[in-house]
Amino acid sequence: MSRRATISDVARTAGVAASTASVVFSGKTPVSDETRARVLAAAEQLGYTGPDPRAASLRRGRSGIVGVVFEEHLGRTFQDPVKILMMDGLTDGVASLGAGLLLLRDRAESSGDPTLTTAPIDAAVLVGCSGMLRESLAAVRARGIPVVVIEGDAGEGVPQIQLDNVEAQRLAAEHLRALGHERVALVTLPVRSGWEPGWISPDDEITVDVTRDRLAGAREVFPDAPAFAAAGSFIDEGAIAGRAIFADPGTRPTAVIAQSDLLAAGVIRAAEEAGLRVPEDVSITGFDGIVVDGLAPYALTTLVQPATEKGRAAGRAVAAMLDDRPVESQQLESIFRKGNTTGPAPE
Amino acid sequence: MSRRATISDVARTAGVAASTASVVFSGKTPVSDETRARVLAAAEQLGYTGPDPRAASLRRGRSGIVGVVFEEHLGRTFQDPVKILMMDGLTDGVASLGAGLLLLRDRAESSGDPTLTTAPIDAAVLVGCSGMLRESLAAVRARGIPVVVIEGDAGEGVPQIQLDNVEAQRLAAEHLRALGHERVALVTLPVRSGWEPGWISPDDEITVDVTRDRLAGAREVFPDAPAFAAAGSFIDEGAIAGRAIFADPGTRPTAVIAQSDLLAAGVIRAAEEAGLRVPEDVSITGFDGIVVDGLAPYALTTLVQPATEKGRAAGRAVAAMLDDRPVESQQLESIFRKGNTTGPAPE
DNA sequence: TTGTACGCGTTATCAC
DNA sequence: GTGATAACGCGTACAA
Repeated sequence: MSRRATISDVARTAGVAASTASVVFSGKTPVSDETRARVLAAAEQLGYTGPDPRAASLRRGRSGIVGVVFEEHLGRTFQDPVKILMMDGLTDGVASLGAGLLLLRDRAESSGDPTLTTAPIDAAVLVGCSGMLRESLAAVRARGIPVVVIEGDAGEGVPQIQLDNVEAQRLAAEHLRALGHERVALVTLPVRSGWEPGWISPDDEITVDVTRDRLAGAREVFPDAPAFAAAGSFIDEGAIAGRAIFADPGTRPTAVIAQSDLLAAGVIRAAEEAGLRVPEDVSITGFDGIVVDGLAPYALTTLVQPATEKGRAAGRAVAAMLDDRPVESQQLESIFRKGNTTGPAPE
Repeated sequence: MSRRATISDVARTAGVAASTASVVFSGKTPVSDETRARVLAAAEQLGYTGPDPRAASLRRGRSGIVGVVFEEHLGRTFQDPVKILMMDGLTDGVASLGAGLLLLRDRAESSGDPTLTTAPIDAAVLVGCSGMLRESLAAVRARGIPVVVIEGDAGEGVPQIQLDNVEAQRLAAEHLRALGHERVALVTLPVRSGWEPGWISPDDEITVDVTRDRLAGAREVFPDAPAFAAAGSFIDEGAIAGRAIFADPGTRPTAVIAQSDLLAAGVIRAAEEAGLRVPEDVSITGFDGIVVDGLAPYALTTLVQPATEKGRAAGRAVAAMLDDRPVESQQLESIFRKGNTTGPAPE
């Protein structure tokens, strides 16, 4: 055999028209059992395993592929448990649409790299709020491809999947206030990309939406709470922040609001190092509601965000856009969950 | 405008033949500067952003997409830091080939789900050793698509990317023996899928290759070492194993060989709980060489496996196969790294 | 350097 | 229920 069998080879062998053979595989039109059997037999005999997806996608104008664009190395992206869950949901979401996910990076590594403009995608999902976001958006809109943005500010009529960061974080802060806490410190996500760990000063411009919004929520309740911004959402970074916060016994807060569960885990570690008991001496809240491996027996008081649902919602939005149905931006809600890391303020 | 501009629209507007316009975009043939400018101008004017990838891939017989097949939910897969690194390398590897990665699941969720047989992929990479592996292989070979298997037993002439698990783990064991350790316990990865934490008995059949091989390596040095198999590569699971191992002061080992860094981190935690100092009272080795978030100040003695390189190697293998070059299976080597979690046997 | 002609493998449409 | 036809949009010999 020199080349792979095509549907017309199969049709010829089966003694039917190519279009009939096609229908046997697509099932779009009723076919007599006998014809079907003959076609299937011919296919079997010729080693034909079904329509060539490339040709099919040209003809139908759909490839069944949705591009997901990340702003960074996959390794970095997938270190974030929330993003992983989101991807999981997204996989589900687009699967129900009969599509798969194509991983794309927004900075074209080598030339010839598949990109938003060269990949055979039916739609795109942009994740995170990178500097490239606008360029990615432009590329994708130039192609006339539906696009959804998750956790990023897309502006102008692009459907977005967002979270109620401000309100959610405010809830956590109120929980602490209700427990009598007054001296509260904040541990935030990075202020901008490339940020080094350190206290946030009033003139630092916060360019990361999530950081800014959660910070704003906490400050609605504790306007003067000092904030230490970590370099990323990791336990070790949380520990660094925690050490800074607990360094001076004189100014020690009675509660710490961390902007992620991993950061909170690190703060707990730092508290232990400083000889502080959680929650007796210091209360700590997280954000995300993920399972932090190795944190037991602590169960974080945290805000459970619907991470998987974010992905699924994006998938649904994409599906709708491909059906020419109108799609609106969506804001998902986090749920407050009391764990054992918060308690009444000491004294 | 009703439909998107095609290359012939552009050509017509520019007053050249379609093939000339095509060449302007592909760059395969020299074009006069003036013609190029005209074509580009026409494209700009018509909002043409380049050749339709679907049509192009039909024509060239290549889609520029490599499928990666996982055996489980993405979320589960990406909980494994090693797999993440591997994906990172794979992304690089196929990028240098000008391809992107399409995420595929091997159990077709809903019908209409993109699968190995219906996705427009040029090649496939199978990850892990699932029960579906053989079926996935069959599907992909029926299509005549190049395939590479990472960390799985594919048999019969399929290029594989493997690790020197036996030898590497033997090295770690010898390191401990050289330090004078004689009572050693092993903490392994699951014996089979769905495994519950517990001691391995001689008649347990070990169906997971990695587990079996690393166990064999350790037993070459410590033939009688008891082995506790965890339910997965997690810190919490390692802690469970560690508690079991340190439970009886009378039979306490002086060293523990864990089959992953995360497990080792858990064992360390358990040791601390039991009041044991690491490495003074008990030495602990890991496997993988990843950064375990939250483990500081410990630096594991471990085997650094070239996780990223595994992916890259797979990418290269795929590239070679697409070029019709012969490809052989590959075994990558782990490197022993001494950290601060192993020391001389006590007394 | 540019244009002509053809086919890549399918599938939607419509007539039978 | 089946078949003929015509694109889908492009790339590439080959000739000019």
